[in-house]
Formats: sequence, structure tokens, C-alpha cells
Amino acid sequence: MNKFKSSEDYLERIYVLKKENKTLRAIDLAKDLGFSKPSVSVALKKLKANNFITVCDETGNIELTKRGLELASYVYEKHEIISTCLMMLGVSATTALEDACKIEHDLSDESFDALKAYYKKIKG
Amino acid sequence: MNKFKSSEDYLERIYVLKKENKTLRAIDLAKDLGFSKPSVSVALKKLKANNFITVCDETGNIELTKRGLELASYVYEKHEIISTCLMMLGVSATTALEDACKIEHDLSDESFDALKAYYKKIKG
DNA sequence: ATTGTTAGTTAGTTTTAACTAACTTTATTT
DNA sequence: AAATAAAGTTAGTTAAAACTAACTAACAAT
Repeated sequence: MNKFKSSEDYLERIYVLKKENKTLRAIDLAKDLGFSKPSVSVALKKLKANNFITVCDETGNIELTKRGLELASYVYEKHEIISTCLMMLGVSATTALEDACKIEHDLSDESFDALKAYYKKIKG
Repeated sequence: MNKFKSSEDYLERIYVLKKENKTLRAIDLAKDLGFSKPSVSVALKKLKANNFITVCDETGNIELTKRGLELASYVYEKHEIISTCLMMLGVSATTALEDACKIEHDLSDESFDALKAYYKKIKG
């Protein structure tokens, strides 16, 4: 199965929030995701250990590493394309985004590439 | 999330195997799924408790209840349509079946209905 | 009749990812 | 200065679903 399902969710959310704001701390993520502080603390520790993020000792500010940015933007792209395809089929935005959030972890690279090619052909 | 993810996998597999064979016992399922006997034993106990299956005391033969058959055939239909759609996009059969196995648990009814409508329009 | 196999169960362990309770360490406020 | 609040961590709990080890019960084979 997917050993980084949860990490991918965190990374994707960090990616989106960092685009919107300059700084991001554990507590901001906890509030955004609706998770407890310890849950986020532990998840971030794992992301640090796997070299996906760095956390500033003084400010607690989270930054994506090169590796983290690569994975996060890949997951984000998956999310975008899956949800857009669902909406093209007539699915409501709310449901499409919810489903994309789950499916993005399940879709193999091969299937994603095929979906992306289809998406590009349609969208132009 | 999906509280019956694992149960759905078992039900779908029971559904398929029952179509192929008359009888099906816990040990047959274990061999088919590559799970240990205790894992299957516990899973079947849960399926029984939720009234999805019955198990014959003497023979150990598993039967789907009405409720079980309904859910199993719904999951199976999801599986078929998702994997067929992926193959239509050019994904290999192996990958399409693997991915469908995971996605079928995450796709909402709304998205599935939309995908099914699309599938029917294409297939005729 | 004793041995061995097959089917199934129970008990206890592992992993992942959430949780609460309780702690420290800063920072702010009165 | 003392009290409070905010941020983060540690320790321990829970839940689902897999696992192994070890058991019972039924059947078959020599």
C-alpha cells in the first residue's frame, strides 16, 4: 500500500498554505486540518526525518525542502487533475474535491499519466 | 473515512468466488487473498456481526445475505466500471485492476454515478 | 489406536495515525 | 514580579487490520 498517505496529505496542505502565506507553523497546520497539536507534531517530525521539510528552531516556521516540494507539487497536480476531471463529468465541486483528496493517494503513476494525457487533450 | 474498506474487499471477493464456485470456506478465502487464517476469521466474524454473510456451522460454507449481496455487487460494479474506464484511457489491465481495487472504496456515490453515466454513453 | 493433517479460533503483537493529558518553554498581560 | 496564554513536546491510549504462535476439533491413514 501507500506508506506515505498521511505524509502526502500534510505535504499537500503545507504546499497550498505556503503559497497563500509567508510563514506556517505547526499550530497553523493543526487549526487548518482540524487535528490536535500532538498529531501534527508527530507528523511533522516524520516529515523532517524523511527530509521533506525543515522547521526553524526559533520561529517554528515550516519550509518544504527540494524533495518535499517535488512530492507536494506532484500530489497537488494529481489533486487538481482528478478533481477537474470529476467536475467535467458533472460532479459537484465539493464532492469532486473530497473524492480527489482520497483518490490521489490510490492512483498509480501509470493511471495518473493516462488521466493527465486525457485531461490535456480535452482542455487543450 | 470509509469504515468498511476492508469489509468491502472481503465482500467483493466472496461475491466473485461464489460466482465461480458453489462453496466457499474461510480457508479458501485466506488462500485466495493471501491472508492468514486468523485475519480472515476475524474479518468474517465482523461480516457476520454486520449481517453481510452467514456461515454454515457444519460445513463452514459462506453465503452472502441479501444485504451482503447488495453491497458486494455494488462494489463489484464500481470495480468493473473504474477499471474499464482506466483501460479506456490506455492503462494496462494489471494496473487498472489494482488501482480500481483501491479507488472503489474512496469514490462517492455521486462521482460513481457520473462515471457510470459517462461509461454508458461511451460503451453504448 | 496413534499419528498427522485440515479448518477454525483465541490471544497477543505490530503498524499507522488519530486522540487526550500533562508537561516545558517562551511570551504577554496585569 | 506573578499569572496567564500560546506553542510545542512527550507519554500513553485507541482503532483497524494485518500478523504469529498456539490451541481445539474433526477427519484420514497407517
